[in-house]
Amino acid sequence: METPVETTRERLLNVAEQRFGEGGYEGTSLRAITVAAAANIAAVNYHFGSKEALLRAAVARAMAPVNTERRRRLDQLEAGAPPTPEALIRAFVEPGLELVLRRGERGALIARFIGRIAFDPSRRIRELYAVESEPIESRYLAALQQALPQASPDAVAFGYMNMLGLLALHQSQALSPTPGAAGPEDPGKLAENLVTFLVAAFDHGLRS
Amino acid sequence: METPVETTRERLLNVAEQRFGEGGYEGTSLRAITVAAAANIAAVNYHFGSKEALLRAAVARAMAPVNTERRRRLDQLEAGAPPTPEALIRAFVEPGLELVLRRGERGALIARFIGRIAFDPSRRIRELYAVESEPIESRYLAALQQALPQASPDAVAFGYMNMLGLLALHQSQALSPTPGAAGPEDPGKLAENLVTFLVAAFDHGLRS
DNA sequence: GCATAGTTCAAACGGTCGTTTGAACTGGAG
DNA sequence: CTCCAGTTCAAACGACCGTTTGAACTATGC
Repeated sequence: METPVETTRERLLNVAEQRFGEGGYEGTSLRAITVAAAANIAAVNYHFGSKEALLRAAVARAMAPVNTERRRRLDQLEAGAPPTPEALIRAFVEPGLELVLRRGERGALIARFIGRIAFDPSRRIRELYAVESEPIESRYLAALQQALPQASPDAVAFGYMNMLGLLALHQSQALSPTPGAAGPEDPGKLAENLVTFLVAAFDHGLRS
Repeated sequence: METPVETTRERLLNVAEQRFGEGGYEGTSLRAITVAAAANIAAVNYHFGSKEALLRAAVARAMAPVNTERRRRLDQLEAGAPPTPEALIRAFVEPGLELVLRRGERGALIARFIGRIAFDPSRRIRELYAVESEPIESRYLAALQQALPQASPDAVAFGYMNMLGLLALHQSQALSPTPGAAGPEDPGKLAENLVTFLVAAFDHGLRS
């Protein structure tokens, strides 16, 4: 088996998603990233063009498998009988938590990165996340509206935003009881708890 | 009536909570704050000691009325019959949204400031918020546990963290449909929707 | 008037930021 | 070997960062 040598570009992306996930965009310097990636500072601008372009590339790469899995699940659900709210919530939450948290240390880094960027203080950064998940969003909203015909469009959108927000907060581990002390917390259990929480809120907590 | 001249110290706090709420801690420079406050840069270190101390003072000032109102409501609830989950959720959410959003433009700035700091990328900044709300937290957890005897302590804590997170996201306006375009959105309605959403999740979505 | 404590000021401190430059190195094609 | 596109490198760019300094101003008590 061939040794999979990481290119400078890949190392930069790996370290970027780790550091940006820890300190946020403004709180992380290119020098800290390039040192950890054993790369020259100029490599960032050579391979990506700017700090923000590096972030954009890292967001796109981290979100790709999540979005692919969400699309796959939506396709599958749309092929059968009209899905329940629970099925739709699972199709949204589980790819964000399981698919990424089940991959050990590295998956947790990616999840935290995504969760942090989604609610970065800067709107421009948040929009980098938004454009990645926008194509999926309308499909979810439409499917949720069908599954919850008694809820108004505003109520469905409200529930969706809450789901998105709670998922991001759990991904970023900002809601963990004690940040590193309480142990890794079985990600499967977290996903189940979050789904149960959201299903109850969607089923009984959306105003008509 | 005497003209209420704002002191340099007050102007710094006012501008700080506005700018920190817009750009986050790392994304806001002391020079931007002092220019907007028509103060000298050295004034920050003279009145507060450092940038972080300025933030700490702004957090304490912004949280004070919210915490006071929460304490008042908790006292009131503990004086009567055992409160319902809904009463407790209202006692937590409404001071964070109404008390602050009902005060017009300025109140919205304060709410956004609190919401942003609560989930800042930097843990040290987040802890500035945590220490302010810590004394209240244990009282809420105990009362919620009493109101939801069938739920495990872990489940109650999980629900509480979700409530805190959703409130912060709505305070920071990060969940608003379109950030400034969709209009001010009646804060009273937002509070009602959020309470309904959370009550349903607490009543039907916490694992035993 | 004068001293004094409190406050503001312009200016500079050393350091770090993202970005750019131009030369040096690399490995395969001709 | 020569050439050349692709990549890496040390070094520097101007700008901005949080913080500090010491003098100047202000208002009050004597």
